Amino acid sequence: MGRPRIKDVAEYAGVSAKTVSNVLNDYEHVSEQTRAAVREAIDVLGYRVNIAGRQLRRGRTGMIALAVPDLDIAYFAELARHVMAETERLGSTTLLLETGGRREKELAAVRGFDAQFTDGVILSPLALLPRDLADRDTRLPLVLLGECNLPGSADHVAIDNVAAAREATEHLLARGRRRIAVVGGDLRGTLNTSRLRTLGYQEALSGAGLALPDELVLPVPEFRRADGAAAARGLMRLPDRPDALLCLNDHLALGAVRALHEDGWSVPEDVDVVGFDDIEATRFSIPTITTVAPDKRGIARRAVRLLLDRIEAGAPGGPAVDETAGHRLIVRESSGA
Amino acid sequence: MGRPRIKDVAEYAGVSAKTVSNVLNDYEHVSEQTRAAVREAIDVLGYRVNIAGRQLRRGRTGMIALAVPDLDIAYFAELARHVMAETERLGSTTLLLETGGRREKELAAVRGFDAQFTDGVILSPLALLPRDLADRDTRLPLVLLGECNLPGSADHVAIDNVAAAREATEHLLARGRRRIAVVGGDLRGTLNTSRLRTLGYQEALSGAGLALPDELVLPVPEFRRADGAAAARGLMRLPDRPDALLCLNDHLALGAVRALHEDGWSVPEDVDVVGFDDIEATRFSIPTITTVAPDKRGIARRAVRLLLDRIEAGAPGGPAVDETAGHRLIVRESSGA
DNA sequence: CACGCCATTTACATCGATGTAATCGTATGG
DNA sequence: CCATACGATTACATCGATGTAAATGGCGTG
Repeated sequence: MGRPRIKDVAEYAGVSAKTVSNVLNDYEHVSEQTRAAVREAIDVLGYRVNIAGRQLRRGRTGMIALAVPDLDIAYFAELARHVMAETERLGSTTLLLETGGRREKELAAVRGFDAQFTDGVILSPLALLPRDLADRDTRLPLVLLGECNLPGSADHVAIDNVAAAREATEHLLARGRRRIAVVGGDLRGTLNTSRLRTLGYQEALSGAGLALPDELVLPVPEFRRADGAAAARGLMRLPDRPDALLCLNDHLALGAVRALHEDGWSVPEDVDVVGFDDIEATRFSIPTITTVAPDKRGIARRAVRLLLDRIEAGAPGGPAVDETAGHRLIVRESSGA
Repeated sequence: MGRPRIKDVAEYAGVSAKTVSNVLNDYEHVSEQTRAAVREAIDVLGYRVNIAGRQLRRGRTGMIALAVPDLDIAYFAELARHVMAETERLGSTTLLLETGGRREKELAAVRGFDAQFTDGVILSPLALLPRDLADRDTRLPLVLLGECNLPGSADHVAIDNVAAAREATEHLLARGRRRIAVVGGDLRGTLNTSRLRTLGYQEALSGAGLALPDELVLPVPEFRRADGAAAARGLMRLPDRPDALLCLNDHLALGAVRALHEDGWSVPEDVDVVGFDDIEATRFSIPTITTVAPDKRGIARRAVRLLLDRIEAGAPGGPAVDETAGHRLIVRESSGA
């Protein structure tokens, strides 16, 4: 025989299906006696609600989706764990998905994955364009992480990327570095994370009265170790080589450090290296890596709260909200004593 | 107005709801003409099937769950990506969940997470006990990864852990190492991964006519970098210190390497270090880490296939299957020239 | 021309849970 | 003693998609 249905429980307990439903949903007007009988029946039969039936009737799944570019990037894995912890605490379930940073996948996320599996979506976009958000269906609540987006198009949580990059750059300047390269930087693009951090870097240089060396701002295809390694190699071969690498995530920094090591440069004697994200690996690498630590838990908390509030509210709701989470620079061996 | 339903599409296309359903499900006896009209209507209205309705009717969700201990452990993140790629290729969706290695969570996974969100579960258990599987509901297909389990209780995919550890140990022996420690080893427990790998290690030592130095087999609380670091420190302070560390995953190895570095030991001159899993970090660390590379894609493929086959078959099906995926030792700087 | 075959299409019931509104029974107040 | 209120419970319709079985209609064959 299949799983017991609500009707089976009702029969066993000698009540109606609706009464069982009432017990399940903690409806207040149920006598202690029937409540006990129903509970007993549920136990005996091993009954569990069928989510499909409930969702069909209620129109909600109790699940939210979290879509990140790549779980191999430790930052996203760590962030995901915080989001999952938070949603679980609030009684929801998280459906975790990878987009690979591809626009088509991110669009699918914005649209609810071709199916209403989820009540809402938290997306960490890479390739999404502003116009992709313009015509989205606002009935599906959406919270964006990290990337800057069109104001008013969707709720958004991020750290102050400009300030963070400025602080990191100022730290390098304070150590006497003058040729600071940006690995993963972006001079022109839209106001995405790379661009914002590059802006912070530029602010710091301007503040110190230094010229902006465009040739030291180097985009990368992905934000993985191999890309950091390749970038570092290229930069160190410049006629006027850099004396510091501001890497826009920790994987780039770790790859850069490795490449520098292979080519005989020593960190931090010859070159300083700084990363972003404070992933666990930066605390155990040789050398340990100076990095900007975003308040991951804070980001997760805010994102989940924003999303669940929107879902709770039901209707398309008010204007989009922008929230800023904290960050701090953690100085380690790669730019320390 | 809410989302369009199948009925709206039917109306717009001038056909019955069932015909729309037939088009959606590629039923063969639909004329090209109506098919086109329905497709048009779907496009115009922006219709998407409601999963809840479909699932309620079909009894399947098209989702499987993958439950791993910890996404921070890169091995699991990499494995998860392979599983997700594979299920997507086969038209399913993966619900990714963390258990934290806690038994209660793993039990919840075995039981389908208190809700039939999923058609089946792939679980990488740590704390699960044999008896937890004995009385499980075999209507929910389950595939176990990695850990050894009671024969006949559930399908199972793993590498040959004994052989893998033997080969890694033999590699160290061939390099002249004689005091080989096992970080994360287990001398007595059930036949879990730690125990199996320790067995392989013991086989290699016996094969070389060496005694089994129990004091060199060191369990760890978790398999993270910090645990590897602590273990390495402890081992190097033994009166008769080890000359090689066989770490049962790469994170332990990376942590050990860092601790050795801090304490002034050099790898591989003073001590060899070997890990398991071949996570990306081992290819970029300083030094790079020798490791046993499991065929992650193979594991993912087999697990997904086994699971989908069971789901397809419907009934509780035949006896449990055990499959073995490949592995190979990749020698890098931490135990190389 | 009648018949049967087959491709195509449809009406209807159904999956399981829950919202709505109605019913039943008892306590309370006038 | 009746009217009213209210707590507890229930019958029924409904959410959206699809399986079943039957209807429809065109076509070839005897």
